[in-house]
Amino acid sequence: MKNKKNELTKNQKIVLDFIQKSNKPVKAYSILSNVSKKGLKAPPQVYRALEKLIEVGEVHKIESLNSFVACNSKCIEPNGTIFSICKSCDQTTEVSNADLAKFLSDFKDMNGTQFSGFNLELFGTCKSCKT
Amino acid sequence: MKNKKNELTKNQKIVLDFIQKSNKPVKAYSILSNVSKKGLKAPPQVYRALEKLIEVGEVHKIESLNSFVACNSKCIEPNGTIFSICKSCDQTTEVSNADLAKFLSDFKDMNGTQFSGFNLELFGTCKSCKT
DNA sequence: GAAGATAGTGTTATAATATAACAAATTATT
DNA sequence: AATAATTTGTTATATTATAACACTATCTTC
Ligand SMILES: [Zn+2]
Ligand SMILES: [Zn+2]
Ligand SMILES: [Zn+2]
Ligand SMILES: [Zn+2]
Repeated sequence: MKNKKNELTKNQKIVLDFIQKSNKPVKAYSILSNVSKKGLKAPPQVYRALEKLIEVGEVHKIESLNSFVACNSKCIEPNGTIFSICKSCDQTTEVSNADLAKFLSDFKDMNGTQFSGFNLELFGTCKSCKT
Repeated sequence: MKNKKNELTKNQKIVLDFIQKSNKPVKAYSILSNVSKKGLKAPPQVYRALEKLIEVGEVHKIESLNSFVACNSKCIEPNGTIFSICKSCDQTTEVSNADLAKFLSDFKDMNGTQFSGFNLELFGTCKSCKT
């Protein structure tokens, strides 16, 4: 197996690096055009890197924006994500609220069965869009 | 203004009717091919109808599936949606749980500001996929 | 270290999802 | 009837994502 130490590969590092430096969710084709000078020339290279980064938890997909953000390392629940999204500018932050995360993780359906994961997107207006 | 009584137009009714008869989230192009015999021939006709139906609350978009479902009329919170999605077969049901809906509606960010909307997607395995 | 397994890469092409733009038809208001 | 607003039909295109295949690099184990 490659990457015995579970290290990221070159392309994965390039993509992650760009996402981490962005202050907003970034789209796959924006990533592509911004890292093309580093050698990633075609969509599959970006999407493959994204797939792996999401798998290892370094990146999350914001479904309602078709965009990607770096994990802020405050993922409380391993199988759940919570985001606060500005409806006006798309500014997005990962919400780390233990009570909310626990409430969602513990939530059971009407048959009493627990869910294996969740994604919560909270919509509002960010500080700078309010002023 | 057309539709004084806020009635749905012909195309909107056709699209809604098809979504309501489906037992799973349906994709826009699946809607298109299924209602083409009723006169809707191009994507914009479907997407326009969907836009309106979502606006009036008759339809919700399942973001993680790029698919659409009819509202089960149990939307507890007007600005929030909760879905239970089977990871195996995409079977989706709208969750109506007053406690959960209230918890989410009342949730405030660290500045004490309430959000204006939310969408929660809960992932699990449906009954028939378990057996 | 050769042989095979596994994972990542580069590349081209194409699939799937969604919207822009504009002309024509319809309905509501005046 | 004239006007305005809305909906429709249509063509083209933009955006997002994956299939397929040949190739390379690293690891495993023999
Ligand atoms: Zn995270
Ligand atoms: Zn904002
Ligand atoms: Zn609903
Ligand atoms: Zn299922």
